[in-house]
Amino acid sequence: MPDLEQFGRFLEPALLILISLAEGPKHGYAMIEDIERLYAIRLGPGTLYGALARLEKQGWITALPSEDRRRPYQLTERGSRLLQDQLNRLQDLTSVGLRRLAMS
Amino acid sequence: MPDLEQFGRFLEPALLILISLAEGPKHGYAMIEDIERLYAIRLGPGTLYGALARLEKQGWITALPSEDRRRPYQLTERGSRLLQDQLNRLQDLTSVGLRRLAMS
DNA sequence: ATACGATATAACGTAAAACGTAATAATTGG
DNA sequence: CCAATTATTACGTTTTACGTTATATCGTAT
Repeated sequence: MPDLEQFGRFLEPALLILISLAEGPKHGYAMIEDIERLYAIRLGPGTLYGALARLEKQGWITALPSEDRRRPYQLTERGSRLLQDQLNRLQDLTSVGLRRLAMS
Repeated sequence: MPDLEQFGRFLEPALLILISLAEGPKHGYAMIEDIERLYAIRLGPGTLYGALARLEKQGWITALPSEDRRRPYQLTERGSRLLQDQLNRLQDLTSVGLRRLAMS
């Protein structure tokens, strides 16, 4: 892989966060690690917490009462429906893309 | 679908462009229409041509000699390898996401 | 012939988001 | 009790997305 890696940014951090939360409630740092395991990308704190604030404002996620210094979040009903919808579209899209590549 | 639509931006325009070009060489306007058919998102000219310029600069796509007023582009070898790689990763990711959603 | 809609790109400006870095603080392990 | 890890906040900068407007060409109907 010569230079295929320098372009990790083909996905919005927001989607990675929603997928991480689909597993269950998590706090920010846990998401960073989960996403790194999942997708081999480590989001910086600025990226992560900024995106979390925007997702909460939109109503896709909600903050849970924090036990200690951690701020856990979980998907809302709407966030979970949105994610389902987006993932279905993404699967269709990637299928088309791979089919097209295979032809050439 | 109450408000699931207002958030079309879960994918980078750059990926949509690469997928469009995977079908074969295309000029900008043709990509706009192809992407709209594919993903129900109509990229504005600012978004599209800006992304095209960046993709060319990176070496993922290259401009073909323009016949008339149109500027056709095609995937480079590197661009096509990058796309393949990204699409594979994306399929894995969406599978994980859908599996997680199904459990809750 | 020309008026009009569709095709096609360029050239802005603005706003949002990504991203890096640094600061802060609590917790854990040696 | 010191260092590393965990966890979040607060910034500043840069990039990108996105909308708008301008411009030009082509096809086609009147």
